[in-house]
Amino acid sequence: MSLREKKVAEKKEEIIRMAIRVLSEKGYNGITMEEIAAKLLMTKGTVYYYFKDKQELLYHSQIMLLERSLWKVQQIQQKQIPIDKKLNQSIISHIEYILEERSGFELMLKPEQIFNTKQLDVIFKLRDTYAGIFDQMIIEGIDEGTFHVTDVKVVRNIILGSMNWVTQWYAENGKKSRTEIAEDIAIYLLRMLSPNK
Amino acid sequence: MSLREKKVAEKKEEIIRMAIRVLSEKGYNGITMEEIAAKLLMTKGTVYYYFKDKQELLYHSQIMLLERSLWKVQQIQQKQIPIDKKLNQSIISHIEYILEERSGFELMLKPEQIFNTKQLDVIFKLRDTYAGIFDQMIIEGIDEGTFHVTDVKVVRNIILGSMNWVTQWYAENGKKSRTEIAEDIAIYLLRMLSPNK
DNA sequence: TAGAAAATTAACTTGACAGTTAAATAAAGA
DNA sequence: TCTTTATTTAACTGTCAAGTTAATTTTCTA
Repeated sequence: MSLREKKVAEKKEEIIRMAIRVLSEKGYNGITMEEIAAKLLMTKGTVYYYFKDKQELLYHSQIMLLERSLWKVQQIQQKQIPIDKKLNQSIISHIEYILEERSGFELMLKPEQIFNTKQLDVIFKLRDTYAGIFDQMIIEGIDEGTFHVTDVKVVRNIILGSMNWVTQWYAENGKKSRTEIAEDIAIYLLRMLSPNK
Repeated sequence: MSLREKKVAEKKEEIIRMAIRVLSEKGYNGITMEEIAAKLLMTKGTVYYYFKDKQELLYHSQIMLLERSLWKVQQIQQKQIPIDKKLNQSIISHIEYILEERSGFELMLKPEQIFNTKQLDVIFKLRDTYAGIFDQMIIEGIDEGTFHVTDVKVVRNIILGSMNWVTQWYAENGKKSRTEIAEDIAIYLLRMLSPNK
């Protein structure tokens, strides 16, 4: 990659990061290309120089969010620790991340209403991979007798749902820190998997 | 209420119902006053004759959705059946309802970005009442020794989150019916509350 | 350092949709 | 039936933000 290409890539990333930030503040119905540009001290035109249209920019934002969370959970999966610890850490990591990015994840809710088929393909593939890691952990736990569960998919979706819902009720200035809440949730979710604990 | 007032109330309700329907199809970023009107074979002007603005119409849609679900769960609460059965039925009822209305519930996600303070007051009060009923059930279960849980709020939010997430993954043409999925989820959620079952 | 290529800008067009209004139509009562 | 009031409509206006473009500035390189 040439120096020029690197510079372009950097600029693109800078814009994507800002898009994510604005998204997390204003949500999908608040974000405008003009605002993203203004916050980067550039004009809309520049943003359009790097991204074909708004859809494409949001698409890349979405991908970055997904890839980051995927990376985190993959790191945990590779550790040499008991399976319930792995799942516990994954849950905590996910909740902390989602509270960080807040409504950046809004796009996850109705991607069909925003992205085109090709983009959706990639997004769903990433999602599946992410879900798959949770499935693997659950299955591993079942196989070694730690978890007692029959319907992996249902259980995994209960876990994902309760984690993603946290943005709806967690009060940033409440008694408990993000991590504390995350730990509490993890306890109950793991309990669902190991009923005799 | 005079005949005339009744007619107005009826028309308003008709519009609200259609708004909910369009909402459930297109979501918040798809719904237009024009489309709602067109589907009712009227013009936008008529809709504006009954509702001050879009915000107010969506507000009433939201209220109707919330009140309906509240009513359902209150019916269940009044039954003379064991507490775990009550919670089980509430979970199933909620999931079935949410799969029916789909993205009508999108407005629940970021109401701050849509409604004004006064409207939010009412919405949050309804939400709290709804959550409160689940809390009551959980507490009742704890008191009589059926459930073993310390943090009611966290557990209740895990339940709400996993239920509300169902729209994200349930395939309408999949193997299991809505009710079957709802029942499966209820089993695991109840398990979380009664670890020795 | 001159000239070409890349990056940025300001000023524009366009389209969509919320909301308004004055006029037309329908309904109801006297 | 006539008149008044309620309802509906078509044709507007206004605004906001997406996306475009031609001209300008910056950066690179021969």
